[in-house]
Amino acid sequence: MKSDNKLSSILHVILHLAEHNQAMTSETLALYLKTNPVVIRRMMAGLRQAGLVVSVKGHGGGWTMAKPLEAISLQDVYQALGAPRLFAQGYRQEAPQCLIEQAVNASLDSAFAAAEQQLLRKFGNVSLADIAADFALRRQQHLATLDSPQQPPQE
Amino acid sequence: MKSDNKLSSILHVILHLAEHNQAMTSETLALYLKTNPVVIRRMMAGLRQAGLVVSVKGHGGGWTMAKPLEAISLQDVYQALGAPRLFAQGYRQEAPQCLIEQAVNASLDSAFAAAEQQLLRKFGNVSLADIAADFALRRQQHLATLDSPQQPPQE
DNA sequence: TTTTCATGTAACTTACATTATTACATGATG
DNA sequence: CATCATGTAATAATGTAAGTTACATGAAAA
Repeated sequence: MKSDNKLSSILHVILHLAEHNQAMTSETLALYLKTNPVVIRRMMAGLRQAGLVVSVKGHGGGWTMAKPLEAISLQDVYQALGAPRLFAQGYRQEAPQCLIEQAVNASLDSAFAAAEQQLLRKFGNVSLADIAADFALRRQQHLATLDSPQQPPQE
Repeated sequence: MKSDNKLSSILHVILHLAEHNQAMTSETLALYLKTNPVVIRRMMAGLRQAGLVVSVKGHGGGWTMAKPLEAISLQDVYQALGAPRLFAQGYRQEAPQCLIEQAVNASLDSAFAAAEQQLLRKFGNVSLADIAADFALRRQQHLATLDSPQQPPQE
């Protein structure tokens, strides 16, 4: 199973964008993911439609955040991406005739549905500002480590 | 994202096996999934190592259950398959240098880890006998529908 | 003891989804 | 009007899982 990295990738990108505080081009943003600008545009298209970011064409154009980070939850970003598949496990047939297969699917369904609910609830409770705050903390710790070289770096 | 159907498939197969009450060949089992016998053997190999099923070579050989359905949980089957990926979303880099990406991954990690815990707990609480019981119920309802044709079939 | 049947696996091929790239249209700025 | 940037369709490249083939191993039947 190859994993889908869109959610993690786009979060990475827009937090850099927010940090930067001015318009950034797809090309610049693509550097963070070591990918092609078109890939950035494709992912950002959903966020633009959802009103999370704004794009401007032409000279001096690029992407900017449309809202403060406090006002954007992981849920918002996830939905803006088009709510990509969360689970890697699926069914061979969606609507099987076989009653055994129906019973199997029903059982798995209930387990996955509950997990999905919990996951989305959690996504709703985390804002981009929370992640940015965690980043700020990590940066502080990182700088502190650099300032006291007599202390061995943590593993 | 293409989904992995191993869990659903193997559950389907071994419930048929349990229902049948005698050894079944990979070839016969493959018919249920409309697939190749080798695919069955590959998936069953894990279950055999985990002691859930037994295989016998040669004439009259094939697969049989090694334990009663009551003694096998979804967890057991999931682990026997090699604990395949549950979530479709992953990270672009596992151990990124970028502190923003670290913060993003940490946030997603905590959400997914909680969901995974819940999912596995639920898997542990469902036995194959539970699914078989659900199947029995469905069969009863199905037969009842056939017996009373004046009643329109449910959608 | 030889043939047949079945599993056990490795190696290879095919199918397919995702990502990456190319190409070109649209629109804004200098 | 040249340049820069997004918007998007079309195509190519890539990677993974599923499917297939081939052959070894072992057990039962003839």
